[in-house]
Amino acid sequence: MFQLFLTEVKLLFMSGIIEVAKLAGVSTATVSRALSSPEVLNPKTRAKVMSAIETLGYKPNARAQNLRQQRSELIVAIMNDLDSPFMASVVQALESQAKLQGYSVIVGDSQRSLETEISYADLVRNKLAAGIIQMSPRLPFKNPDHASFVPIVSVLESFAYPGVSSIRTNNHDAACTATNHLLNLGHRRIAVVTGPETSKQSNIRLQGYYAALQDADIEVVPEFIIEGDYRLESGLTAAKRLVTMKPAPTAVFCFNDLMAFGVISGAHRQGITTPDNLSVVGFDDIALASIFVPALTTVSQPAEEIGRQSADVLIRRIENPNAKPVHIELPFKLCVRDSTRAL
Amino acid sequence: MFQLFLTEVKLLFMSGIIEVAKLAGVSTATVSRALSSPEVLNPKTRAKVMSAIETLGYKPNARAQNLRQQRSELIVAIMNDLDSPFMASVVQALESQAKLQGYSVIVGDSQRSLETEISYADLVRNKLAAGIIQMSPRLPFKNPDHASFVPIVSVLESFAYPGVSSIRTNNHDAACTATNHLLNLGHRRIAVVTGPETSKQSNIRLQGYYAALQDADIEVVPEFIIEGDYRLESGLTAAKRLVTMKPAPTAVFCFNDLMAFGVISGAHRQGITTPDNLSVVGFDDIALASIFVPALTTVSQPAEEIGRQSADVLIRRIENPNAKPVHIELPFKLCVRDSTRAL
DNA sequence: CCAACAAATGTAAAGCTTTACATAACCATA
DNA sequence: TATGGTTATGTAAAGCTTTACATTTGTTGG
Repeated sequence: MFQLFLTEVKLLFMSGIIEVAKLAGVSTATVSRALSSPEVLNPKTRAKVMSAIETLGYKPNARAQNLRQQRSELIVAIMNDLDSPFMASVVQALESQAKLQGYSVIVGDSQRSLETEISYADLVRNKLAAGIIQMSPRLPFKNPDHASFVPIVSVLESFAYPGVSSIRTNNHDAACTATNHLLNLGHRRIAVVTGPETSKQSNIRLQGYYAALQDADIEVVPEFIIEGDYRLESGLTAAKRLVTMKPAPTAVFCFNDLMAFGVISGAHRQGITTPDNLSVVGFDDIALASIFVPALTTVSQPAEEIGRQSADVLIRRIENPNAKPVHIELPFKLCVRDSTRAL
Repeated sequence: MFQLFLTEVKLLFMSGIIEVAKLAGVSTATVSRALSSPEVLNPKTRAKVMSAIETLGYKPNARAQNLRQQRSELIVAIMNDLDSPFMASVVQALESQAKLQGYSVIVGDSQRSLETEISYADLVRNKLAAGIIQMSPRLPFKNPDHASFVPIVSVLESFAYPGVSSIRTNNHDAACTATNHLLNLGHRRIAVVTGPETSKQSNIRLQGYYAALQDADIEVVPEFIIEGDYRLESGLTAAKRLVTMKPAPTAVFCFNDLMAFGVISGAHRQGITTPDNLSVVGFDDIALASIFVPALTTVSQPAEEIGRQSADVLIRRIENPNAKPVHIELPFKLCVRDSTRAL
């Protein structure tokens, strides 16, 4: 009895289209049609087939389907660091939107290694995946010309390359706005903690910062430009350097919230409190930004929207290979909270 | 010239084993062997083949390989909420370890929907993926008996089911330790903010809490047991209720750090500060825990280790189908910081 | 130089579907 | 009832590899 039961369940994982066809007394083609285009079948046959499928628990072998149909419902999301709240939010939204359209998402956390990014991109060269969401700041190819032959959309970091769609906020203006906020509060010595110098996104934000200072006729102090890497720790390190500067900056604009937390915390340990002695602005507006003490003033980016649109754009391109590349710019918003204060 | 160039690059994405064989003047079998078991080939032929592969940029079609070899290098990670720092860390480690062994990870963020979990589990039923990392608190099957036929390991939430491996910390003891910490500080009115009642993990922690209270001869106040859902907001909500209780608890043990942040922040808004008026203990020890103000006392779980081991155990099971299920318990550690204080 | 054996390569089937095309069944009309 | 036209189903190829087995080539020793 137990044996019987085991066999029964096992069946569910073993039977192919041939067994179904046999059980229903039809050809495999008919079984296939019952699932892919039921409307062409005589209702009676369809019922027979469906019932056979049901009793055998048949699930079409996706690998065989993919091979035959020359398609894949897998997309690869390449990123530097999944363990960053903002990235996780984007990926979550991306995944959820992809799923709506029948696609699954492979996570490609490259830890900043180009090698690894290339190996993930190879998943589409070897036809396992159908396209790439690129969220790290470069093309995942040895030869960039390959990009034109692979559905790929660049998210957040938007490098321009023919055939590559992109989705981002206006980083220049966002940085400008953040800097202006500090200027309007009367700050004159404003430091920044950037992303890695390889990050285009970071460079553009830096340009925005420069532009704002220039408009206000304030000279850039090279010492105030601190290179971070978008991780918490680099905020802490930056804080150590900041507090020793003379004259010290009265405000810091960090290119993401995590580093902003690091700066606040690091400065705090040296007795410099925010916002009393140091105003801090972040970037991203992750969930914790409004909870942190002090609540973080930050540039809000629509993570969910970015994720959703990325999925949509990529899938459109996959399913319609000669779709023109698009470049989408999503709105940002400055959220003023408690980490900034007038001088 | 440009046309020539285009064709050249395009080749890289078009050529199959047959073209390679033709160019090298050998059979497709030999090409296949050049990649899979080079040692059997005559060095000369191998060189010829490799050079042909090189010039054509040939990459074997993974779908055809998978189909023929009846294997897959994809694993599905099913979770409730990727957008939680602890989960993201686990997934990151998992992904990195899987990659070392040639596997890629599909993210299955179910948003707590069983439907969705089942549809992700179907990826292995339809042979696209080879196994499942289950991090949400139930089996992703309509019929739980199916679990025995699918490589699956339960991570964090460890439900017992024949054939299902599990990896977790000792949630009972960890909760006990956390509660004892508060008891030792002199607290007697200790509330908890749990996970969803469906979470086995949460229930076990609750047992640990009960045990600690019982050992200290303290009666459980049902009102003090607040159900959360592991999200920040539920910490905020819990705080609202906590502050209105009379007598109010002097300490709260939250079943994850995110909710702990929520409680601290929510209480703060009502004028109750931590640790002066309320001691708070978290769970997980996410990166932000030590940065938060006040730095959070919390139970540290080895996220990376959990992720790594999950990948290892699952892959071992995939590659050796009659491997016995294992149950791994990883160590936790109470990190005492600034959010708890003696009464 | 041949036999016997080992080493290297080739041939073709198999893995599981889908789908173009061919065939069969059905229905309506003349 | 025969004819023509639909509609429903079946047949077999194709999608791209891998691999068991067959065959060829090469080597060694007598």
